[in-house]
Amino acid sequence: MTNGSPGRTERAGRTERPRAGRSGRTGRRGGDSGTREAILDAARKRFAAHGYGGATIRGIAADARVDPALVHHFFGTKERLFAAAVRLPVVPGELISSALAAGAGDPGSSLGEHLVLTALAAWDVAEIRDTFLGLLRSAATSEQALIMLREFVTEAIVGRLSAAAGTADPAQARYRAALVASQVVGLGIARQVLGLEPLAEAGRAELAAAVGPTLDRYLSGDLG
Amino acid sequence: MTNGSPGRTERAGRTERPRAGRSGRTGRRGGDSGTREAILDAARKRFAAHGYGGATIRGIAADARVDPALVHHFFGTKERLFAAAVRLPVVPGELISSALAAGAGDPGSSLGEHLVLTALAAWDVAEIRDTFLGLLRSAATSEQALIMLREFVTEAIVGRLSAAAGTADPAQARYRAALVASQVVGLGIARQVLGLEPLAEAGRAELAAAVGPTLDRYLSGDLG
DNA sequence: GTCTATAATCGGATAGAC
DNA sequence: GTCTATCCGATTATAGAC
Repeated sequence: MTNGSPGRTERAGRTERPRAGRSGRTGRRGGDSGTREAILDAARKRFAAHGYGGATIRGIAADARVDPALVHHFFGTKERLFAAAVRLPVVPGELISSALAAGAGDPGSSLGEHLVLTALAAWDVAEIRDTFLGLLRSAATSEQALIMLREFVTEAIVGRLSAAAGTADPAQARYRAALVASQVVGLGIARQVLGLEPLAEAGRAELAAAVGPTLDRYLSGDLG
Repeated sequence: MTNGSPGRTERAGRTERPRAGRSGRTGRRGGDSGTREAILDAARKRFAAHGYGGATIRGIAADARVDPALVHHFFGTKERLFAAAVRLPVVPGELISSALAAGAGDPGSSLGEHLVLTALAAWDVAEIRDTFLGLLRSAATSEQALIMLREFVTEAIVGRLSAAAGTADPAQARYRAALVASQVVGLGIARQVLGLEPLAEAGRAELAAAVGPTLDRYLSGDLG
């Protein structure tokens, strides 16, 4: 019922795959057919939409127009498929570093605003959003995914941010960075998961102006 | 494996149930044995820990020391059990109203600090925490639970809070209240779900001093 | 009210032909 | 690389005895 594909005749021909970069070097080995990437794409979307437990190999295979057995053929188990699907092509820590650098060199707008804009822009990239959503939804149910998400937030976000905190004490710096993370994650969940209405449709600039100062204060202001 | 109860002999005698209120009026009908409440308790904890999809009727029944068939006998389906389990005994909107009233009458500390302290205190009440966690974890997977959570946040939190926003425009008031909700929810998730370390062990007063001013600014400050 | 079957379904995983 | 067939475990839900 979930897969009411009208026809299901054309399924074998997998020639319509979009060729990636191809920068002079020959793309891949000869025997390849793009199926693996199609499965990964479908998996990312399914994990993002339903979480680890809710996503099924059968459903992912259907989305990728592929036989379920092929998923096992390529990835072995569901766990390994998940691990492969949430491997980000772009390291988010680098985004933060860029935002920190940009914020430092721009006296016109604050560091906090740069961080919010960076986060909002990242949410708009399908692969990043799906990866983070998949991690988030899965962490609700799977202990393994929770650990991955915690490490992700701790290392990539808090780790980088604590360098920008206005404190010499490392413990204080991590505390400040964690406060920033709590507001950024909360904003993302409210907008993207909950769909909290006045927030979900607000513009980037508006949100940056609203919560940027909060992050500035968490990073280097007076905390009471 | 999850349920390595050592013995499982004593299971029938259900006489040790704690009597609730009992305010003059005879508690319940004669045929009662407290099983229903035991099931609800176990269900709340299981839904909080594993979400809707992850929690099983069998597991809930095991926790309640009861036969799985009894769960169906009392609640019919898993969905109806969930609905019954996440029905809060205390309406959280009233907590917010109290915090608003207390904050208004206390010039010593700000309204935002009162709100943070109220939220942190609510997290410490087992039934409230379990209900909210159950809703949260389930919303990650179940569309139905997501709707319930959204209505919960929208009506109980944003609805009440927007009354306290320093704006005449109702749309602006809801926007301000939603910003508050995003920070409060983010803090709760970071602490209770993610277990983000510097935050999870921070004291209530410290957190109130840190994020209280954020809420004050969202409610009635300059947003850019 | 409580429990023992048991039906019906679904999902992950494997073996092996082509 | 791809697909068919199948096994196995887990789960919701029901019927009906006591």
